[in-house]
Amino acid sequence: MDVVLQSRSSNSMAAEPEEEAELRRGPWTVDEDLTLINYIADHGEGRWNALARAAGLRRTGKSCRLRWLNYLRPDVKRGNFTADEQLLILDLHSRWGNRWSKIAQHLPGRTDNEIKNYWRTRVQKHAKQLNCDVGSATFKDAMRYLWMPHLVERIHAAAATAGGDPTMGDTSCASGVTSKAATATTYPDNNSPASAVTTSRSASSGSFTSELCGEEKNLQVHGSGEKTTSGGDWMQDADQEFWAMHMQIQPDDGGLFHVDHELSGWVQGFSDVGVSADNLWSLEDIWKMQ
DNA sequence: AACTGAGTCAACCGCCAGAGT
DNA sequence: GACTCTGGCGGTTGACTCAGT
Repeated sequence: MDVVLQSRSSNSMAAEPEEEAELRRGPWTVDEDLTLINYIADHGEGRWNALARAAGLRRTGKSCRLRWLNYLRPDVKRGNFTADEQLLILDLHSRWGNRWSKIAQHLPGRTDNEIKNYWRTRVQKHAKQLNCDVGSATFKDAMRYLWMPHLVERIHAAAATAGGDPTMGDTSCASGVTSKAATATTYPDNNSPASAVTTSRSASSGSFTSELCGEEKNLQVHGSGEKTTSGGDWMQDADQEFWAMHMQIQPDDGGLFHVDHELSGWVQGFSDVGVSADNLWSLEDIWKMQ
């Protein structure tokens, strides 16, 4: 499993050839994780190459940084994306495209890597199911008129049933979803190993704001109390049903979807607030309709 | 039970920008 | 200005899991 790098790296971060030959690649071990966590707890992060050497890790600085940011950070949130997170990703991606780090800045506890993976594996899958390109107007139409309203519905339904407990916004985080790879490292409590060292793993509030909208809207959804039921499957039952239903819908010749079911009210709502298919949809449009 | 294909995601790679010399 | 070093970013890969056969 553990691979020893054999003079492979060629980038500028490479160390001396003698040292390079000892650099490790591949999945991190528990020992390496703990070493990195402990070192950062004592000395802080940054200066990754120096950090890697000082900590005695036979890893590149880049590798240490990535491991820390994407996995070991105490505030990193794991598990399924909540409906409100999905909604925000769709919205922000429509504005910024593949600016994953920028998008991640607006989803506390989520990493750019995670969002990127979500987009590539899940969103693009839906585009494929709809026989259109993820960047096409057709798919944007589908997201705007079908998916995003669906997510908003779910958010409100969850809020209604959860009774508005704002602390419940992060059920996916606490659910201990199995991270299958967790990359050769298994932790008894299913938490980030950082919790073993840093005592205060602050549960993020599950609240985020979209300051892009004209007026800042707090998108905290009171208890998107969805339960991540089946051990790690990213798509909740409601989503499964939703996509099973809409995969049957095909755009007309003009690439437009005809919505003739319960979501048609949403579409009417869009026109009521002056949103046309020519405009880029946004969360603001969605929330205007509330 | 064995095999296979699809889905997932951690980790790596190449490129680039900014800071320092 | 040229060069080196470092960190950050987006794209890609490959190991792994799991459902279906």
